[in-house]
Amino acid sequence: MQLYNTISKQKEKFIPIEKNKAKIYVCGPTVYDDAHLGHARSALAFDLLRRVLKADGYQVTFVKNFTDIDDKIIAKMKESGKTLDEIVSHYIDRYKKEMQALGIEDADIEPKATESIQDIIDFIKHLEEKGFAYTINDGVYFDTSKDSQYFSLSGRKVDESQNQSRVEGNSEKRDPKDFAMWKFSKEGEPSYPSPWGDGRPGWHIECSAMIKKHLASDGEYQIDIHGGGADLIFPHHENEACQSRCESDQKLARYWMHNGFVQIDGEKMSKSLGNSFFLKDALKVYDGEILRFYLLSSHYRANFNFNEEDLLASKKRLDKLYRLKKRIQTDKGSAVNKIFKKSLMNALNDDLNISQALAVVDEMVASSNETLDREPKNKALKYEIRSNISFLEEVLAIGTLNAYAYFQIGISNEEKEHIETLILKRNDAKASKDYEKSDAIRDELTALGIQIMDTTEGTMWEKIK
RNA sequence: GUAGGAAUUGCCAAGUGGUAAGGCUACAGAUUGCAAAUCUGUCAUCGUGGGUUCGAUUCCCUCUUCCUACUCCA
Repeated sequence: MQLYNTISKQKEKFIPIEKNKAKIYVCGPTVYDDAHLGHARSALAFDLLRRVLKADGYQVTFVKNFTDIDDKIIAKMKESGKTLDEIVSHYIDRYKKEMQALGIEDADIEPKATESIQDIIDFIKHLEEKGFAYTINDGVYFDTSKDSQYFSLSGRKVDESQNQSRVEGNSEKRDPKDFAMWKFSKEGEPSYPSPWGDGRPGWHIECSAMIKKHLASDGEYQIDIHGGGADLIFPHHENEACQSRCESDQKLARYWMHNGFVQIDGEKMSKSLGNSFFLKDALKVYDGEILRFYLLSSHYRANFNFNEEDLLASKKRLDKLYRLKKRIQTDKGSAVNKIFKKSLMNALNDDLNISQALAVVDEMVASSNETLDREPKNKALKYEIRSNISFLEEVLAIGTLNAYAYFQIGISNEEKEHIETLILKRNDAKASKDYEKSDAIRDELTALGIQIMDTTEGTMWEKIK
């Protein structure tokens, strides 16, 4: 497995801390609002990584946190009058359900910041003892000047007078780069007792503390892979790496992976631009697997420009896989075709080269159809195809639906009956060579948004779109 | 402003120092009563201008355009 490492800015061979094991930590969402397409893309990228590593035989421990205490959540409390717990549990629940709809498995461990307060406090205490922390009027800060390797992740220049567009920070900070590890609470805000005063943890410290608590190995590196969105490189991951290195004398992660952004019409999604695209809205219109396939179809590091036209083109590609699945009419498998499997895994093991992997899938579909055209009764072939598709279900989580149901998404049972009645009538008309009538029925079906196809296995129908 | 990243056919999107995967669309053919589905075939010289090289889309420099970070953010 080759992975692109943000630190070295190149692909590197994946060498785990412990043989055949992979420890992965991914920054999850701050749960103050519904998940948008960007959250989906990030979750999808690392879900793919996890699946590929598993297929490679690694025993994967996958951790994804929920940031459940934060300024934005507090703002939401004030705005909505709801309690912290109400807000947080609502959005966590939604997040997990929506991600499951995309075929994303829950993480093995899903730590929350509020469940790790003592670990966070201990972590800060230790840093304070080692001389990396100082306390001012509004919180406990990390002194970045004490860390000679600060900026080693993001590659920023240390001497850069990076105060160009600085929002006025706390003037008591020793250096603008310094960041809060513990923030003292104001009147009416949720707070936790600490040696420094009541307050809440800073954003960066929670990840460091939770990694230490749930994943860390001894030795040079605590974990194998740390992932998240590209916007987290600085300052979030820089600060995490810095804290962990100073607290433990270990490096946090050997490989840092960052996914690209989802853009809408070429622009970053953001609330201020008013172009946020919530996953829940997308899921109302499109099936989760169709969205998964689309969002997964370009490389995880590239930016992704979301639009409906491309989504429909992408769906057509997935349709072909499902037509093949429908065509073989069996759930019995034999063994995955070796060349297919090898080509697919070679592509995915090259820093998750999904484009190449999907080209391999396309080729499998086309050649399977071609052979089936010639040998429609070849059972062994059908079993192999079924196994190939099962492998895709496992590694890419595509092709998982019932092939008939896939083409009937959004059709009610009543409509289904009606459609099938019409098809029977048409077949009768066809049998008596009354083509005028059969074509009229076909037009009627088309008007209903149904496309029919006469195959050797009988007349099939699909919902158009 | 500073720092990263990107520019590939009508659209999406891989990739490589030796003349560019795959998908969608389009066109032609096979198949079909006609369609649809399926199969077969056709369709690019890689943003601009230089340089290095026997040879560059691929390496270096200029320019242009776009994205991101520096401010909460996947």
